[in-house]
Amino acid sequence: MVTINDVAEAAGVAPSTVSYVISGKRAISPKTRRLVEENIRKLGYHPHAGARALASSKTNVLAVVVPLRTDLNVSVVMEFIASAATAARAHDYDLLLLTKDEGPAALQRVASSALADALLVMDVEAADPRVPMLLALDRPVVLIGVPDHPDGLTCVDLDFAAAGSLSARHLAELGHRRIALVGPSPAVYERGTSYAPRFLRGFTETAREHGLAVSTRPCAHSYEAMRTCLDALFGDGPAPTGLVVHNEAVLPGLLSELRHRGLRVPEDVSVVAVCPDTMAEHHAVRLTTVAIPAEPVGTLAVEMVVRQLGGHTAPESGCSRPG
Amino acid sequence: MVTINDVAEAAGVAPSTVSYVISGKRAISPKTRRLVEENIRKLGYHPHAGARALASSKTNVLAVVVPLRTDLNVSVVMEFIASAATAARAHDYDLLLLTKDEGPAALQRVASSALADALLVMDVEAADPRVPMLLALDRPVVLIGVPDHPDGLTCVDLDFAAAGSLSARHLAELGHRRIALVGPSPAVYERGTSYAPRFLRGFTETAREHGLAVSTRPCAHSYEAMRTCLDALFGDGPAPTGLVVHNEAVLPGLLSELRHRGLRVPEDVSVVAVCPDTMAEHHAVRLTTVAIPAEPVGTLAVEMVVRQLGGHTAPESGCSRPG
DNA sequence: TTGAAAGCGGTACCAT
DNA sequence: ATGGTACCGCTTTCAA
Repeated sequence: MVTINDVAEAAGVAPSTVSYVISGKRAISPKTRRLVEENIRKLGYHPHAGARALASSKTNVLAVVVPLRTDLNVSVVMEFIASAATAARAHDYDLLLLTKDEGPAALQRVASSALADALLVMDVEAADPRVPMLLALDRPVVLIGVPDHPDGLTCVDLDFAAAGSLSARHLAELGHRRIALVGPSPAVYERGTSYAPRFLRGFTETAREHGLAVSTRPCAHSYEAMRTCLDALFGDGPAPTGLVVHNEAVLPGLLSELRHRGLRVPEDVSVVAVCPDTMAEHHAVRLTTVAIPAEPVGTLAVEMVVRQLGGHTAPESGCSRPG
Repeated sequence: MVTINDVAEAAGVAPSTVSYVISGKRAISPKTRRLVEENIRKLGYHPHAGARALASSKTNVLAVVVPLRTDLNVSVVMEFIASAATAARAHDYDLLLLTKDEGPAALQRVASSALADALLVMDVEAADPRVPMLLALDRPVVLIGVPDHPDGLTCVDLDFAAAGSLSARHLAELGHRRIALVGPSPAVYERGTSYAPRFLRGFTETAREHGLAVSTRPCAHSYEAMRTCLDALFGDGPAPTGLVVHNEAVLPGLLSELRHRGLRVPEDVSVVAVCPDTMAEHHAVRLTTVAIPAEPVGTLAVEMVVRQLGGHTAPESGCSRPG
């Protein structure tokens, strides 16, 4: 293993000088700098992460807690991870991956054993048991999602209320008078993940403001559940002419089923799908999409936590929602 | 921060004794053990990962390199990560996440700076530039996917040849005489990712053995591309009656398009989809699925690399393919 | 069965 | 502008 001493010796300087060349924490003569940098390259020197962490109390690692449930939007999670990873590297951080089902104890473990400098926590629930833990941790944290009591923790979230509102307004502007929402799985609502009700609220309120008739239903992830859901929405009374699908999984089936029932899209019913644009491209019919831009959220979350690590002690008050 | 010295002092023993209680590397009297363990709990002691890594040259971290391209099967990647993360924790390892687009240099960096003890590399290509790098690294490695020249590196992979073969045989046994394959995006083939051609080979060979007429086409991820693909497969000569879709992204659109063309599934054409079972459930028509069980692969990969770390020096020869 | 102490490879303070 | 060195928290060898 190449150590800082090897580099120092080869360059004919003190180890501390090598350290300072790397960190830039004190002035170095151009000559010495060149000499050291040359030897770093030549020897292929990489500082030992553990030694560094021990001496500096900094790991340059961010822990990311991600949900691995499949009833959740897989592509959004991936998009988030991808952008977070990229943003992290841009700030010279690496990502340590934790799964949500390790529970609050994992956060404790990672923080206390100095495996990471800060934590990003996805899929935060209304009364998330991890929130009190995170508050006790005394490390920078960014929550992705908004719990009932953030208590000063920084949150980033997609503005699902706005997305719901946008979906409703779009249909209102197309002239629809009766609209319906196919929501996420009931399990999502029960878990108290805040995004579902927030979307619902935005949707309902805006629809009401436009004087639209609204019906809404959660929908589990099966063809059967989706059919039952459509039965309910189209069953009694005048049928809706606009449909918002906030449930990626059932979208393909739903489109088939609509066709099966003789409902053409968009002639008989307009469909707004809450999903990535790329997904809509794979369908035959014309859909409007309301994208969930997970990518900027991943980037933003990393940037916020890096800012906190940079000594920005006062946590950003409240919770921002880009998008 | 609670250190091993704090625990030692509280328990009235030497720091080394605490260390040995934790590692179990030497005999400890029951009395002392109890005493130490009590104080560890009471003080909430967690060994400092960096210090540990420095002293022992072991990080208890596995680096995982994942592809974040969206033209790749997102759910397979997630499934892999999830199972790898779980398996890793079961062996007391954490996962460091690297993205494929950081290239070979990232592997170098992580290994040389002792950020991880071993590497898991997904989405390995035929002439993968990371392979020579990995060989030079002198750390345990498990490749997910098989390059042209593994040169002794351990590989795990899904048996795509078998999956291709299975797809063809299934259609043969249903009595079909003319079958077709809608393959992954041309980009996948160009990249030389081995799974695509392996599937193709298994498919083609088995079809030939059964005396079936075969046509195959890659298919990019757009509705247009998919239609062009169907045009080609169904255009000239007698139409196939069995269709294998090795391309998750276009599946929903393809099913719509078939219906649009007046082809009923499975009456007019049988469809075998290579995708997770859960995905098939979301469609209206009866599909046969050939699942890609990423989960056992993630687990297996971790287990293999952990075994190597356990001193199993001789790399498992060749490449295993579960499933 | 346990203790003492020498490193592991950096960082950052104190000198010069 | 640079060098010397104590110390970060843990592991492990050597002694007792």
